[in-house]
Amino acid sequence: MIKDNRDAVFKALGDPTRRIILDELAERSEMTLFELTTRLIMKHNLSITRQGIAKHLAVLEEAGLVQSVRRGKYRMIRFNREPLRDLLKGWLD
Amino acid sequence: MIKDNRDAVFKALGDPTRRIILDELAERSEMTLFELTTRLIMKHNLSITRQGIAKHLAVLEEAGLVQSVRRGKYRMIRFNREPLRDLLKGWLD
DNA sequence: TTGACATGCAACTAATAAGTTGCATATAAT
DNA sequence: ATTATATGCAACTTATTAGTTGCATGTCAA
Repeated sequence: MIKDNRDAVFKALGDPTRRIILDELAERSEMTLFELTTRLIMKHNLSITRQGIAKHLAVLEEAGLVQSVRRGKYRMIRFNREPLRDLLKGWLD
Repeated sequence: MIKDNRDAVFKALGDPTRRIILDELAERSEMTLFELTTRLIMKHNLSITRQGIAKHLAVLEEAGLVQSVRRGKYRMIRFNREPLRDLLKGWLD
C-alpha cells in the first residue's frame, strides 16, 4: 500500500530548482548525483552546491518523486512519476 | 493569449491552506471572502484571520487559480481551473 | 447621515526553507 | 596502502513566506 502524501508532493513541486531536477531526470532513465549536479550547473546555469542539490533530492525522495540506490561509488537516481498520477483529481476532470 | 506562469501556480499549490481554499471553491460556483473565511475557520478548524486568508487569495489570484470581482459590498471569488489543465504535461503522458 | 458590516492596505513578527561551509565516510584505481 | 573521487552529515546563515495587528476605505441599511 502506498502512502498518499499529497502535501509533501505539492511542497516538493513548489520549488523551481526541484522542478528542473525532475525535468532532467525525465530525460534519462537514471543518473548519478554527480552527473545531475554538473548538468544543473552547466546546462541550466544554476549556482548551487552539490550539497544544496542533495537537500533538494532528499525533499523529492521524501515525496516519493525520486528514488535512489547506491551503486558502488555512485548514487543512482531515478524519477518516480507515480505520485503525480492522480494529483489533480478532485479539481480536474 | 494566456501567460503561463507555472512557477506561480506550483508555488500557490504548495501551501495546504491554499489547497483547502481551492477545495472549498470547487464545491460552489462562487463565494464571498466572508463566506470563505467562516468556512475555513468553522468547517476546517483553521485558526487564521480574515487578512491571512486574503493574502492567500492574493497568491492564488496572482497564479490565475482564482478570480474575483467586487459586487457591491462583497468580493465574489471563484475557482479558475485553467492553469491546472496541462500543468503536469512533460512529466506525465 | 450615522452606524454596522465587508473589505483593503501596510508594517511587523515568527516560522520555515534554501543554500552554504566544513568535515567525515566510503569506494575505486593506481 | 595510498590517493582521488563521490557521497553523507550537521551546524550555520540568510531569504522567503505565513500570519498577525492596527487602521483606513467603501457600501448598505436605518
